[in-house]
Amino acid sequence: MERKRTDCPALPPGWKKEEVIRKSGLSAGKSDVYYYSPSGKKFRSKPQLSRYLGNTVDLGSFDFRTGKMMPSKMQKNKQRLRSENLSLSKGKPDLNTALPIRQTASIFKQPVTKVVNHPNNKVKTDLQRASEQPRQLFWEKRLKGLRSSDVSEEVLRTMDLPKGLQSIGPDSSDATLLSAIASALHMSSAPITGQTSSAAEKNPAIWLNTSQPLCKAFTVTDEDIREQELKVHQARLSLEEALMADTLARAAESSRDPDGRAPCTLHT
DNA sequence: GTTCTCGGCCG
DNA sequence: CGGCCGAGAAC
Repeated sequence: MERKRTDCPALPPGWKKEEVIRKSGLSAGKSDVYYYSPSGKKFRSKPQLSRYLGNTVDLGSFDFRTGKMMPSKMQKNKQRLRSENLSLSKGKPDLNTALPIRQTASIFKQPVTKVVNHPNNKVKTDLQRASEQPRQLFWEKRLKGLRSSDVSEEVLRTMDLPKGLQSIGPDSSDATLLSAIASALHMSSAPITGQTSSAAEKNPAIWLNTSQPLCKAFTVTDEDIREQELKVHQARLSLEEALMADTLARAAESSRDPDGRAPCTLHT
């Protein structure tokens, strides 16, 4: 039979693709496509494949039937259902919500040439840099379209950025800039200054400092700080108010309904 | 038990 | 119409 497994260049080394023609029944003539991992595990759909590969390969433009990357298929970011995310939470990380990683760094074993030394080389002494992970230049682009939402899946109002912040690079929307800065603050304990080299504005593809978000260098003024302090103060007041209201509500509830159940809790 | 195969649902 | 997966058939 037509049972040959062919190499699939769009996937990491060792992955095979197989196409089986249906030979009877109402759907005779139709074909099914399967993939085999290097270890021999069979995969019969794209969701199954991406569940297994997790973040190691970006299957966004991968066409399961042909086995090729189809750049035209730049599909919109589908908003996943919360229930799906919950069921994913104890498996591989969710493709859409995990922060982007370098796509070319495959976890799969591949032959490499190790160069231990070269007469003309100076040994790098900058250990700080050596311990950093490589990053894609404009990886923040992949944050586009991600939104925070509350338990009822209402999209939360986004934050307003101060006037002084201007983005750099191929995507200059405020939403992406906000995500980029938030991620920078989240992932690094170093100060976030923006791109300090003015060359980065002219040609970010060359001069970008990848440890800083895609925005022009900015300065934080005393007024910015005062404004922020005010916001924090107000947030604390409303939190205090909410906690007080909650305490009162619970007190009223338990006096009226002594056998009331404990509220549901999430287990992870 | 596992693997193969086609039906059929659903988007 | 095609992707995806359930489930019966085959082994």
